[in-house]
Amino acid sequence: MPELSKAYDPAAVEPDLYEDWRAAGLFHAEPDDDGEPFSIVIPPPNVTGSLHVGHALDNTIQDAIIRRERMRGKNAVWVPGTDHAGIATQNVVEKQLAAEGTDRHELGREAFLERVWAWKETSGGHILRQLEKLGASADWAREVFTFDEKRSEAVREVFVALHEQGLIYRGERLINWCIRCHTALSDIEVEHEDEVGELAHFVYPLAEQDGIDPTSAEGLVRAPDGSLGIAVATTRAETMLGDTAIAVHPDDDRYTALHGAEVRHPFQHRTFAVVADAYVDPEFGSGAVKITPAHDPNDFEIAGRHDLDVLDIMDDTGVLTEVVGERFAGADRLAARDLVKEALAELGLLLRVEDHEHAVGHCSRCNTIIEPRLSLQWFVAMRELADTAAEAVRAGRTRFVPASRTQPFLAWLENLHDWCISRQIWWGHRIPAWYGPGGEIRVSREDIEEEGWVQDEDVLDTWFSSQLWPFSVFGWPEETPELETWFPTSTLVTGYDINTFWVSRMLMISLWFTGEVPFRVVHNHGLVRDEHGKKMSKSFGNVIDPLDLVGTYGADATRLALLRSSAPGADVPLAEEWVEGAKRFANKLWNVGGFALARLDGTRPGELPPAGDLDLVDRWLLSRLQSVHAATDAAYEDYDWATVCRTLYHFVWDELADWYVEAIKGRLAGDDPDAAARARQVLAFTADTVLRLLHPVMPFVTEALWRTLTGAAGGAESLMVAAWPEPDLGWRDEDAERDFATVQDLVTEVHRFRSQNGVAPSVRFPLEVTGEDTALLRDQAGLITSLAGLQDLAVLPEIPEREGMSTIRFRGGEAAVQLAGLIDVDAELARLTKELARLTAELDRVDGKLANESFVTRAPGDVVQRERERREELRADAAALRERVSSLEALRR
RNA sequence: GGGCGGGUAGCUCAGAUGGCUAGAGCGCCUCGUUUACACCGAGGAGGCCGGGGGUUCGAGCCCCUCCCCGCCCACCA
Repeated sequence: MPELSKAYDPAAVEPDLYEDWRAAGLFHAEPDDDGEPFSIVIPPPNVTGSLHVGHALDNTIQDAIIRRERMRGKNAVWVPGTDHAGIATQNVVEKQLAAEGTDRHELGREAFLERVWAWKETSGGHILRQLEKLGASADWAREVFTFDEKRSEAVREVFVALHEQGLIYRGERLINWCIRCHTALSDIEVEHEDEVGELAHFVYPLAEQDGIDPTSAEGLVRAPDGSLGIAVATTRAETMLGDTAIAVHPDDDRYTALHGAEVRHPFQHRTFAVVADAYVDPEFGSGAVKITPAHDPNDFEIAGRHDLDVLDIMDDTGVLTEVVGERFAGADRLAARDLVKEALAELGLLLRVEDHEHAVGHCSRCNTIIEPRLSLQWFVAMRELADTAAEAVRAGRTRFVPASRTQPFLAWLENLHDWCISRQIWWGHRIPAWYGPGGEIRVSREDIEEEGWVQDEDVLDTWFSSQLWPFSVFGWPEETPELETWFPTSTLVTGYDINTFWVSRMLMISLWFTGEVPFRVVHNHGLVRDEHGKKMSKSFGNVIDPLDLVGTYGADATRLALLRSSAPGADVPLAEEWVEGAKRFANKLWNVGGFALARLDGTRPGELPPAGDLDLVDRWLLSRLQSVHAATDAAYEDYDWATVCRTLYHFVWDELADWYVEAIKGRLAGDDPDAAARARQVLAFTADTVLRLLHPVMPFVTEALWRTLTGAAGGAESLMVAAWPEPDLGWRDEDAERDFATVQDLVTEVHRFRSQNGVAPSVRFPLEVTGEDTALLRDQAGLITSLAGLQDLAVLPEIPEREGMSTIRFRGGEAAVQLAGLIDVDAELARLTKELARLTAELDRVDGKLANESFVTRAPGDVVQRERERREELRADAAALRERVSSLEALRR
């Protein structure tokens, strides 16, 4: 018998087992392996990333799924890889360059890219190695990278094809510009935060002041300087330097007389007109809106409708250019905001500045305030793609788990704008467009190396390549056996936070190019938060490092803690103490295993004896095991990790350890070899099943125990590839469950009696018992005696009334104990009096209920019956209590 | 501004189709050296199930209403 150390020590077990699995090739799958294909592709973490709790949860779930499917005999593959993460990675290397006192422009494009690649080779992808510590059974031989050669080929194919289909176009549009990253961003790379800003009201004076009747239009205001004009408001005062119109609502009577009127720009030698456009909300502010076509998306659209001038006032670092005039040129946009207000005030045109709460867009990478800016970029037209994806989701070809994520997802698809895919950075897939000497544009699968042709400088949004992931990892556009076997993939596991960034685009592009959904199921788990539901962040100081957890408590405990908090549709709270609790469970399991292994005497899990030969407690355990097994399977199918964990946890701890193991100790040590052998068979069978069911959640401790239990040699003989058990509902036995519940209840009541009367467990005393089923009690007398720590149990048809005896009621009967010398009579009398009062109150309640005619006539029969039984029980309990009281009083005399 | 989750023990959460005495883990209190485990065992205290109204014999669960919290989406200056 191999020795198991006393307390479970994950560090002594986990690394060796992991290497053993790896060496045996158990992580690897081939397309022609046996079994129905099952595949998961990892949401590729940024190559710059290191493992945080979110990754730990996401990958633990994937690992649990893939391990279970592998055990179920599927040809299961989990493809790992990383994302080149354009801006994020470029930022990392740029920071290094800054520390060296240089920058990428000084280095030049080619040298810079070499530098990034070198960084990637030495420091990148570290996160995948960290996943191994968690026990991730990914097929490491299949590791891919969104920017490797094969994936780049897929990217180019998709770009060129979409361009040929007219779905990719180049155009001058208003885009989100990050002045720090010097690049365009897509809409979803902008994060909106509510901030208290300011709303500055000021007046554009009418160009022609003479002869204007101030009462000719209600919308006319007089500025502090006395001039007549139109009041407007803005949160970004500097943008007035690029205003080219004022818009009012067509039906707003206050302004009807002013349609077409010209106002004068106070700082520039130009005038512009008042236009009527239904976009304007007459209720807001003055009802007149200043229009800055080059720096506001709405204004840009209005400009299109009215053919307005578009005046770009800012360079790509957010500094105002000379077009705004000497006074403001060269100022940063935020500094210019104050300068403009000052200047307006000097001219007597500023009306007032008030606080104003509004949403401000920030760069999701560097948190800099985004500037809407007119720019020539590449776009993907999304409408048709989005409709195709929405249709597939509605048809159920891909389903969300939990289903509540479906509606928001579809709603998002409906309101999609075109996707700006070009980025003004260097690290990424370069746009396959070339510009000829005559200004011609060619988009091409092959590099164009003709004289005079230059390639577009920009690269693609990182998500452009990651959207291809579910098929690019398998070698698309080449028709590989992998693609044939494992695409579409089975389940995508991800937080709901990237449904828009990533899930939507995979769906769209996959349907467009392959006609298939990329995955059958999207399992959206929650986001990991601290124990009070607060987001983990460095500034709150509540970040938990999963690698620390693995180091301190082990991978199994870390996994269990994450999964048991992961209920469908809910975020995942996590505290370090909870991982400690999970570790205790691993230890419990280890110790039950240790107990079993020390006593199984070579018994291997196998056939069970016929039910008729088994003891009550055996049949009870097997019946419970089947229920637990079925419930566990159902919870796995529902991706309900909390229920999987809770079900197995309670079975192992409360039923297997606390009752079954205690119950069979006597048989194992006794002199009936057949009785001992039956207990060993049941124990071995149960342990085997539980270890299999628990393996996806806690792979290490289960594997270690299972090998010892079964004598498996490791390597290919591994729990990792053992068969997933099938429940055998033939073992369900309601009689056994009911009968054993009676035994449990009696034992528990005796424990309670001890505890309440200060009778130590070591004090043995004789007990007389009677009940509805005396045969059962007689049959289980030995077991009851040992579990309750009795001296002796006498099963009687009826308990004779004697002085000094106290009654213990339990479900199914009553027991009597001689109190003399056993307990403190006065304390017990006081307690019983209180108890009796409580019982009487409860009895009154039930009596009242049964006296209610409506209840008796309208409630279902079984409910009424139950209340009647309850009343009888309460009456009997009260009678027993009174008996005890009089016994005690007799004792005191 | 629009959607979606939530509010049950000190904390974090379970509580199918309304129906036994509302549960668990952690924390707290008492007791315990029962030969797998003190990373343990036994017992216990602690709940106007967010407020109000309604339906019903009966509501944590269904309906209405209000309050509070969290998240996502959004081009009102």
